[in-house]
Amino acid sequence: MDQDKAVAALAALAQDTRLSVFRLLVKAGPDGMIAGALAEAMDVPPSTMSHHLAKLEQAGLATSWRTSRLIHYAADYAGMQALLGFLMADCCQGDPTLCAGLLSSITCDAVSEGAPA
Amino acid sequence: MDQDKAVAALAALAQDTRLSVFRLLVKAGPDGMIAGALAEAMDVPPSTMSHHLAKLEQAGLATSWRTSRLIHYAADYAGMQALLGFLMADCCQGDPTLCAGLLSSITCDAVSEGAPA
DNA sequence: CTTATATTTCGATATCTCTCGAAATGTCGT
DNA sequence: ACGACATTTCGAGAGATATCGAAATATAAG
Repeated sequence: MDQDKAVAALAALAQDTRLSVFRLLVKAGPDGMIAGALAEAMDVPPSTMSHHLAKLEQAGLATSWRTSRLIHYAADYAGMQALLGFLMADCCQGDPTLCAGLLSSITCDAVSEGAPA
Repeated sequence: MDQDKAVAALAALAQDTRLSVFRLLVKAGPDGMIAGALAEAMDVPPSTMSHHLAKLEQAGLATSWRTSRLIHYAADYAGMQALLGFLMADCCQGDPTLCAGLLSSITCDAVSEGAPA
């Protein structure tokens, strides 16, 4: 993950519909969701959703595959992991205590009971 | 951190100059850096840098304060923490093993020896 | 092979973003 | 108060992004 890819990934998430789609895909898990169902869930035309899904996929945050006429999209956990790793890579080089504070606040247990403010 | 604020924070980071500035500020630590020094480091005019810094600050990712004629900018760790928490809040509600994989890969030790691909 | 369904690609428009010079604001030294 | 320095605000132009209907592509069913 270099800076250019990080900017692309961040730009892909920096849009209301796409961020909602990505969060939906993360919740949906590895089976993903059908393109048409995503368009309906977000209440946008299929062509608009297609555009957004292409951007997420180009950014490495989603993958797609076809089963007959339907196209599935799923969150790409590796891509998300690479982005988060990139964003957090710097703080540790400075003062590790700052980084430790960041990490301890986002454990699974913590966020599953309510996201931090 | 609601979705609107997350989109704003992601948009603030989804730009080459601003992402570089933010990473520089994270490295710089709590003392931050002077606005002029950031403009020089990024090789952009002061007015352009001011625009970028305002966007980072509005997004809750940087704070500023004045000492005499100089204006300091520092990374806002709480804002970054809130953003990361928001991004990771969903995966735990689904399959916790996916979230665990994400978290384990971004410990301080891991990234300090080289960021994940 | 024709029709229906699911999705993408194309093209055009509206809107937002980035950039930077010029002017305004705030601060200090004299 | 004046001049110099640091930064922001303003205003305008260029470029990127979002949106959506219409047309094109791909797959399946009859």
